[in-house]
Amino acid sequence: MEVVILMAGTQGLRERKKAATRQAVHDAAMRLTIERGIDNVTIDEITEAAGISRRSFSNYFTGKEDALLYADGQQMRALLAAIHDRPAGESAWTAMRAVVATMADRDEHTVSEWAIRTRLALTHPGLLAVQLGNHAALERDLAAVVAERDGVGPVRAHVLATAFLASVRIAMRLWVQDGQPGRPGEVIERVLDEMERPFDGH
Amino acid sequence: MEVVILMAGTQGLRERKKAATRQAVHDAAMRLTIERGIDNVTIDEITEAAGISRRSFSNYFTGKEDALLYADGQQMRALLAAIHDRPAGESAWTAMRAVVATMADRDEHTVSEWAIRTRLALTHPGLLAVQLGNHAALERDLAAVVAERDGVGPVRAHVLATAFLASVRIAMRLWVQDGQPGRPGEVIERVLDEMERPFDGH
DNA sequence: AGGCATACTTGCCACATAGGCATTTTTGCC
DNA sequence: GGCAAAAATGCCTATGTGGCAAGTATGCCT
Repeated sequence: MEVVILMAGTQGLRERKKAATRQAVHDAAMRLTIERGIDNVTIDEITEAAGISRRSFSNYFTGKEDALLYADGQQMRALLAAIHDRPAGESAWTAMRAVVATMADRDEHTVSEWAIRTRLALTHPGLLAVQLGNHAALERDLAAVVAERDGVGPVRAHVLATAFLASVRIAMRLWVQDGQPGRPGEVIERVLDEMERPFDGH
Repeated sequence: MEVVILMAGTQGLRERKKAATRQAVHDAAMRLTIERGIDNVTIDEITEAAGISRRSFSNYFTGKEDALLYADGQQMRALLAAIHDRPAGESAWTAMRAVVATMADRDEHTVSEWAIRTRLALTHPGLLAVQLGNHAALERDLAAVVAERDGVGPVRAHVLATAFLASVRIAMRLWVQDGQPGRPGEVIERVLDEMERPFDGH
């Protein structure tokens, strides 16, 4: 394999290389998909661009969709960790709101790729399905964090986690549908406000 | 094709036959999946059991998952129609609650197959993904119904539709995870109550 | 440094799936 | 019965999925 920049970290070389390969495959998938559209990209082309064998692709991802949504998972896991690390006094809902507000407007590149993935999911049902499946898995973890923080049961925790994640999804969809006006964090907060209002308007 | 019972309805023979074939394929897929597990069933086997050609399967469904979740879509569309037909005075949230409460405890067979599909989705990520994708599509329609009824904007409508559908999903998951104790409608109502409580416990 | 165990990569392979296209069959209607 | 539209089927190619075994890199120990 080509020499790549490997950030020295807490892990050994093997782990770092795996992470780098994963990222490289994801990047290749994103680039090719942006260039030609998702349906005009084969796994073979992605692996060629990323410099690994066709067979190895299957060791990293189960399909194109997974590869494209890799960054999504990374982002979500970062969100989770940030929520976990909020001051202990805060309620889960406050913690989640606080994190997403600051996080959604991070660096330009992350946000723009996020927008691209959201737009892709909007027109490609298969990609949306995989993304929602991933989010369902993450919901468990978020619910666990919520349960621990608020000291509530699993049902309440899942409801909170679901309401929060669904709000973020709705907000991102709106944001890209309207042509990404302003900061995405703004839209997320607006949707979260909407979610907090009583559902039954009498 | 074998002679099948075709309910006389508002449509012509052609439409009824298509519907019957769809149902037959779905039934075959369910039966075989229950017998052997989803991974040990091929499309070829489903088509053979349903009495159609392999090629025709693709004219009806895009894959095994779609075929299995056909009844899910039917059920959801019935839910939508029932919500639409509620008295005009009711708020959307009240209408949705009213419909789901009566509908979830309908006939034994429908509920039991619903449980089976939910359990399948619980262990088979691919099926869950397709289901969530379908629900996302249905969310648009539900949001439209909500918007019309409550006279609210698209954002509010989507929030309400999402909160409702997510509650139903959470409830069904809980219900099957706990071994289907009592009526599913009970669990749904409990989760909806939970969803109505303020998210931020101060 | 050398050597061993483990984990990762790859090639080969058989099988399942997706869907275009042309042909045949069925249906709706006169 | 006869005709046009719609649906079903067969054929075919491209693509995806994942088991298995052989080769290669890495981590670790001495």
